[in-house]
Amino acid sequence: MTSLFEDEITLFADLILPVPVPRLFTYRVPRTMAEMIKVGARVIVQFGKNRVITAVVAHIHSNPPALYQAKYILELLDDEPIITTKQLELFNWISEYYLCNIGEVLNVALPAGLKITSQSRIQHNPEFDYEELLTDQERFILDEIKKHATLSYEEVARMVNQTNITAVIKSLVGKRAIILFEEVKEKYKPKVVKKIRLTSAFVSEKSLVELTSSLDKIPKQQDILMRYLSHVPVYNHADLNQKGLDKSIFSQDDSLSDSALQTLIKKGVFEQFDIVVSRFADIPLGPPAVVNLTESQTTAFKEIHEAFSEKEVVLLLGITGSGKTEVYIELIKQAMESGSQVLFLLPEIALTTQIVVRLRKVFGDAMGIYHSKFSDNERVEVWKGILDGKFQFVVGVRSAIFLPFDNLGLIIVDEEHETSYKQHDPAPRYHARDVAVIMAYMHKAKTLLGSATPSLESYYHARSGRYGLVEITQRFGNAALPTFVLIDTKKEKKQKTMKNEFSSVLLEHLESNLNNKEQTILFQNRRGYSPYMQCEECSWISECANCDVSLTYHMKVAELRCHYCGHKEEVPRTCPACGSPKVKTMGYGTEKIEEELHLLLPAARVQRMDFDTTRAKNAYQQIIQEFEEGGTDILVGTQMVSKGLDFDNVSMVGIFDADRIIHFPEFRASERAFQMLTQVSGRAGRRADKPGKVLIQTANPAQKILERIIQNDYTGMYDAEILEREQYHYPPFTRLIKITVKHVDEATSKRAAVVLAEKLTANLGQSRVLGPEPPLVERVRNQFLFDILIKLEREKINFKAAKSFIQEKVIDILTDKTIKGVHVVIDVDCV
DNA sequence: AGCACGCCGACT
DNA sequence: GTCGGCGTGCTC
Repeated sequence: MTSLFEDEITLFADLILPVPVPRLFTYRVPRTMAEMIKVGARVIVQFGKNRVITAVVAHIHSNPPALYQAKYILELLDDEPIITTKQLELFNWISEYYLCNIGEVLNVALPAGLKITSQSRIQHNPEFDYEELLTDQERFILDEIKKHATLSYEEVARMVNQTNITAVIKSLVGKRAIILFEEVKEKYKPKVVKKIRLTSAFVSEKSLVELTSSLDKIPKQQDILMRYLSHVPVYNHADLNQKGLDKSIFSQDDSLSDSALQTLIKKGVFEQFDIVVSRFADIPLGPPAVVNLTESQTTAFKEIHEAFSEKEVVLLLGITGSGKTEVYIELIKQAMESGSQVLFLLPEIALTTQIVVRLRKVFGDAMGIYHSKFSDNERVEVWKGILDGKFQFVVGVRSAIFLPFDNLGLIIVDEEHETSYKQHDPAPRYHARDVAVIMAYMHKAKTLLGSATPSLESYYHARSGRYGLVEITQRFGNAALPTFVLIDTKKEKKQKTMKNEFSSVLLEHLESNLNNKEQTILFQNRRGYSPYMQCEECSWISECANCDVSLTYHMKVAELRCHYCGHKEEVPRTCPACGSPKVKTMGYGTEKIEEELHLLLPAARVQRMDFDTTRAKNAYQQIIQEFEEGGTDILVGTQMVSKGLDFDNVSMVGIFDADRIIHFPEFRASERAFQMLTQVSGRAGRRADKPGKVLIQTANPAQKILERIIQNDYTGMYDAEILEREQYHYPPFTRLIKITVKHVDEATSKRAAVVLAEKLTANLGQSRVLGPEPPLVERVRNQFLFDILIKLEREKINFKAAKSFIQEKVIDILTDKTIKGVHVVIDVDCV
């Protein structure tokens, strides 16, 4: 609307602030910003008395708030939105569905590099002359501050060599001796490389010849010039000079003098300039890979296409090693050709492996990678790259669903059954697979879920016709499925043929595999050396001081560690309870298996891959690379070894303690066991000429679930499992909401949980509210936990209404004056 | 979440 | 008597 009065309308903006408060905040838009400000742009505002934070514009309007005076927006950070309208819609959906605040969504969505932090700067007050009012310490600090124009808290702390100076600073502010002000700084810094090139005067052949002869008597400078020309043949290709040469080339080589280079720069022969580079240069591009689909892959591709014409979501069930990736690649290409964006989600663990390298070979620089081990600057680069169209295709982990897409055509969720797609802490506790389906719907895009062992939920939807279903039943290159050997550990124990955790059968196979120069993967889903220590005299057990779990013994670092809170202790030489020296390690984890392999098979080169050995940024890749190059004979690991490792020379997989996985006290145990063991088994024998072997150690080889794993009978497992789910009202027939009540005092925690459960039961009915009961680990970080599980039938219950009722009751408990200090976590669709 | 304001124990 | 402990309540 253009009217004569246009400039008299004051604009207001409703902002999303990255704080857990369940509403938007309305600020006043300064006149100067009125033309520029856009929904989705970042602004800086004062929030509360002393905080300055970044916020995102959600709405712009001209309704002044009636109940309070709106503050002014301090600064506008973006000319163009960095959050798309579709994203705002999605963030809203997430906050409503998963019962959290939109600020919490924003908080995990934005890479830290796009958040602005306010930093208090300190300077002295020139008008202050009441030094006699100051204490000695204050005077000392003030003198230090006076020496500089401005300082940060940290700088002052360092100068006076104290860690906590907030109190003194506060007092100095109170006495008006110093002034605080806020400095806002952008965290993201593009990566620049310093480069050197000849100045334009020396590019011509003639001037170069002259230059060379003039440097005859100055060998150091001559060397530099020669080195430059050897990398950049300016004689033949004058235009190459424009791009210059990395300055680092000169500094790497000790024989070249940096000061000589500086002199040449001063003389005007060379000039230095900076270029902004992408941070993804280190993942090799390689020659573009040509993908030829096999017959079964082509069929699958066509079927997926047909299914997409009717269904929004298609489940691709392709057995391990069936070459799903090639099918994905074709689909991605096609979607990109039509101009749409594509998002490919992978579980955290699988992302650093071969699949990314393969995709990059096909899609090159048009592909962005979003991974938690990437630095923040790298994430900002992907974010901005999507906004300005550089990346049409992104491969990423679960948090990649927050990226600023505006035109998605296809989302692929690989290994869709993986539980790592669900975020547990902090809020939003979202499931990336489920969000992907919603997001695709918002973009009018299609979703492809892929897995060899789909989640029961997804397969149920496929069976019921809600999703399309496409199967690939043939392994790539017709590789045979592995043969299975079940090893009865009960029997071997009786016959005393076990060597600690190793059955004689497993050892024999390990040995012969080693002799054949073939590789083995050993799977034990427990890290550390042993899960607990025990005193043989008084049966004392190592326990965490903060949590209700045993402390795991880690041998290499000689520590007892809590896997829940990170608490560490020294290893006791004698029993802390009775003083006996007979403190023994009990049970076994990956570390112990690694150690025993050294003793049992000294010739084998053993590597371990678990949380502890892969913490560093590239450790994971190094272990895998060494394994791939044949430098490792036996790879011992946790779940990490079960995904995405496809190596031809692995002919055997060994699984310890399958029973612990099968009998995990959880309703999904069978499903999980099937998925986990099938995935690990899939690592063996990817060649057509020789089937791999999978050895499973179990105390009960007759278990039905093992038979199904061996037969690769997914539907058998599904049919059995789904009956139980229906009978006992579990997903996919119901949706689950888990409420966890926490309090430092056990009785208070229980009381709060009981009161809450009663309120919930009153409306939802007895059968829908389970508990409260203490979870498997009753105490974590000194808080006592109680779980309430709510089951809501899919077809019968208005999910939205039930959720707001639940939220209401939770707020009742949190504001109950008789129960103070409780924390409550609501987990929608808990897994 | 932060951060400020506000009411009760160990120190110059 | 003060410094400071962290309990509770608000943030446009």
